[in-house]
Amino acid sequence: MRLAELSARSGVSTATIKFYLREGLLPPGRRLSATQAEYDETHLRRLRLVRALIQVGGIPVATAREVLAAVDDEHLTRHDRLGVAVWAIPQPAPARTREATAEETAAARTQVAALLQRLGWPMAHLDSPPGQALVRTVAALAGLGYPHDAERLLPYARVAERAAEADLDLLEHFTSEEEQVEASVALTVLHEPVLLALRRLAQAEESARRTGRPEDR
Amino acid sequence: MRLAELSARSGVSTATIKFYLREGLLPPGRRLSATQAEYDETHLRRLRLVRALIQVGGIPVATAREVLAAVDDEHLTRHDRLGVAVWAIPQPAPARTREATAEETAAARTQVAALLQRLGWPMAHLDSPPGQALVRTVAALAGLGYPHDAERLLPYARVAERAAEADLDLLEHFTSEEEQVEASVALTVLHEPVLLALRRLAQAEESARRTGRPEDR
DNA sequence: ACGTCTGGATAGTGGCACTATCCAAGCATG
DNA sequence: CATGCTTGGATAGTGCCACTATCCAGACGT
Repeated sequence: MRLAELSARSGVSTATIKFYLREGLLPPGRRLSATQAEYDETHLRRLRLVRALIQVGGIPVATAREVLAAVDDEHLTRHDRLGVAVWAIPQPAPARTREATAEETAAARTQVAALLQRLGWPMAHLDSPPGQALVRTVAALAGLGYPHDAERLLPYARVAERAAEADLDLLEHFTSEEEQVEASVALTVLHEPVLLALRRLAQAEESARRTGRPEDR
Repeated sequence: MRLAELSARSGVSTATIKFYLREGLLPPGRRLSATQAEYDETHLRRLRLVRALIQVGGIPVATAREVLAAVDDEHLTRHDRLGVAVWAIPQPAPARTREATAEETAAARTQVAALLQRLGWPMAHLDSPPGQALVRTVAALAGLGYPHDAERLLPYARVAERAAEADLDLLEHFTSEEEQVEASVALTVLHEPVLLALRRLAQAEESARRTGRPEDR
């Protein structure tokens, strides 16, 4: 198919597709001549994944390129490639300006370490990207007057464990390795809004329950 | 305290504070004279909350203004004010361009309704902001080739229920109503990165467990 | 009284995801 | 084979948005 058809079938404008090609988010099509190129289903799927990462996941173009490169990297083991999304996709980046103080960060690190220990998770997680993100966030929270220790984090960690189980269960429905890797990236990103929306609904529900449900708002 | 001190104690530049004053995110200080104004602890706390919403939560300035106005609104009931964060803070907005088709949205709505029924939650949630966000996200997921029915969503809803319980438990630690309202907004936003970071750690952990832990990456 | 600081107004910056415009080379139709 | 539309590629521009830099006149401090 040509650019125009790729655009029509994906709902992404040709200008944007050209942009993604330029940025290396989408591999170039098969060249038919000096000014013609042909795209196939793999381009369509990749394009959908790109849109998912950028638009739904809100991750920057440069990062998306890295993630996709890792997805395509043949040298990685399956576990590595499944972990790419987890490792490489950035968190919503807590605190850009009022960077937490060194003490806050150190304290946060201690508490996260304590949490890992109580969960029986390897201490190596502490230096992984999501581990660092957690430390930064906990430090930021402390700076804002909401200190969290391992005790307070534990219920959330238990919740996260069950979310991860659900994630992995879903992944197992995909058979081919390609699909699994892609789904791992897509679902890691795309389930975030699902989970957060559900949490807010559950908050409203729980609040109504505890305050005696005053006609539930 | 003066602007400079407010800036020093909050770590936010005077220019940015002026910007927030202009935008109505921060109430003006007590005027001492034509060119002098004084700020107090409430300004400091509000400023921290503003930073939390905008910087950590990534919500737009205009929305932050609405949320804060609702927080300050004396006419709302306690439950309403606690719900402000849940209701008014926008979700990461799925799908800006390739808007889901009408069929996808209708199907998503049906599945979310089925989910609410199975959970025993009021159907009114379907039209609440987080409910709508959920429908949009599920529709977007379907469009990307990851259809979700009530069955698949249920485990995530169970997870969300427990997260909400943890949230409300934490809120009860705050005594004054003011603190509770503010903490409700702050924690709704600030716990999102915590939860997401923990989910990624848990994914890595669960993946290692299922694939036989190859020295855990 | 004089240099510094203050708050307010206005315009500018930087980052980033696109998007509009050109252009020369196909392709398709009469 | 002429002609008009389309294609992919290159380049520069747009729009949004959260700041940020600059001015300015009026306090304030010593």
